[in-house]
Amino acid sequence: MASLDRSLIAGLSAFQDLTAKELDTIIGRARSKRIARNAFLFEEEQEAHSFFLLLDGHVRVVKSTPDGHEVTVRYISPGELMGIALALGRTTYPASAIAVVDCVSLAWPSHQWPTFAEEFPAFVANAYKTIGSRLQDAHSRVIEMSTEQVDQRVAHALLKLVDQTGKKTGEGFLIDFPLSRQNIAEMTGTTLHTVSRLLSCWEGKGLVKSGRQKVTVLAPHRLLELAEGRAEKS
Amino acid sequence: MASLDRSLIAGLSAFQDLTAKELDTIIGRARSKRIARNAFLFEEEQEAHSFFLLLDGHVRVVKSTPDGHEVTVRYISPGELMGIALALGRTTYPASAIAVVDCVSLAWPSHQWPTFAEEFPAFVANAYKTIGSRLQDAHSRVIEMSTEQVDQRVAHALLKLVDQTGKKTGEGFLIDFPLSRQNIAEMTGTTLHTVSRLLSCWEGKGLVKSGRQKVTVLAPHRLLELAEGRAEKS
DNA sequence: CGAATTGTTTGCGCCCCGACAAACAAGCGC
DNA sequence: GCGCTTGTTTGTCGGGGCGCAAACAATTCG
Repeated sequence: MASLDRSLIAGLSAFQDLTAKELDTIIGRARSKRIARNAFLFEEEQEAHSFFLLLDGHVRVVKSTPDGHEVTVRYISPGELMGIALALGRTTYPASAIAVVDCVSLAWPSHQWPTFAEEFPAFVANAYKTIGSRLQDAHSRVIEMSTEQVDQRVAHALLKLVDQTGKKTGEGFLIDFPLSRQNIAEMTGTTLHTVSRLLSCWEGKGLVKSGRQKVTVLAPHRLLELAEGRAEKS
Repeated sequence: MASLDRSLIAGLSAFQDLTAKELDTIIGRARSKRIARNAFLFEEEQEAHSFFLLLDGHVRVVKSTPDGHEVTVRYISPGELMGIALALGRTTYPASAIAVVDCVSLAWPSHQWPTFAEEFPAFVANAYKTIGSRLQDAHSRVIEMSTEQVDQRVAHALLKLVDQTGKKTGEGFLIDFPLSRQNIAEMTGTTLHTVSRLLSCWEGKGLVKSGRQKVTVLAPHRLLELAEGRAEKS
């Protein structure tokens, strides 16, 4: 395997405030890994052997309920940390991570976490900042689920994805990984049927354009109005 | 004001692994404060001037939506930290905290947080453990909201409160602070009307007993069956 | 002690949205 | 190319639960 270069991780928020030398050390201890589409990076309840940084691709994080429902917790984009269960004081992963496209990630053995904490306090500080912002995300989700209708939640979810990974095209903003109606349903607590109906309706109004596992948002502003309940019910 | 004694905080999980001397130092920098019922400890979006430890009473943490809905994020019991916004890298409080009964709390000025981090690494480590467990709570909430019916969510909410602050009485487990139908509705994303109907129904079946701002769970086991969807629909 | 405030109960109607079902379309492997 | 799998669309039906409204009960306060 070609040796890894610190340029891979320099500039990422997870490695803010670290010196070049520290970056070299950190990346020297990483293994790089390719993950095929639809493969698991790690699974819920498994021993948390490693923590990860996504270099390329997109990862879906899901939790399963005893009765077979799957709920998508979040999508991970390149540059984000994953599987930092141990920072939460856990020894097992709280959720599963699935590659939605072919991915590349870095992985460090979990037993290095305490060492990292001593040697690179800035790194763990950043990791905690990540956890903090995910806590806030989770609270927003709870509030959305508590107070909004399905159409608003779906609109919010699409806008979030556009923000995170939207790719400007001639027509609008393409969410540039395979995203099915079922996936959207699992993000918003509804069924694929309802999502399908909503997208069809919105396509009719020129808000979005969607195909098989593909969604393009044409009019983010109007979708935002809808998400915030400021839209006319026509 | 009488000086504070470390016995107030020794033994709390937030101060695990700290020496008696460290506890003395920490408590020496705290202000103690009484908060009257229904008063705010802090408010959403305000400058986060202090962080708190609840010594006595119960606190409700709520977030408000632009359109006037209130969502209860969690109830705080004695011994828990509150308002640790800065640990999340925030400078303002993400939510409001209201005393549901007369309360006593300790408060430290936020600007001492960095000092604490240096002097008492065990303390911040514990604080992060708290945040981690709240992240998991929040994710459970999201999953409940996504997959469960209203009756299951209300059942879960009651059971959680019983776990947290249930007081064994002759009949069952009393949630020992004022808790209205509206409060329960704000925890579970429904309306006070629906909660009222549910409690009436459950009272008829002998599962709970409830009065004005008062709920006693008589049969936790049967309520748990209901919460997990294993109950007969009679 | 009466009036005002706050919390609870209950009825009714409607609508969002989930359940079920069936047909269709697109990609994938052989 | 042909079947098989996977994803999407659309219809119908029914019910859970919310909005609205009104009456009632418990507390508080003057």
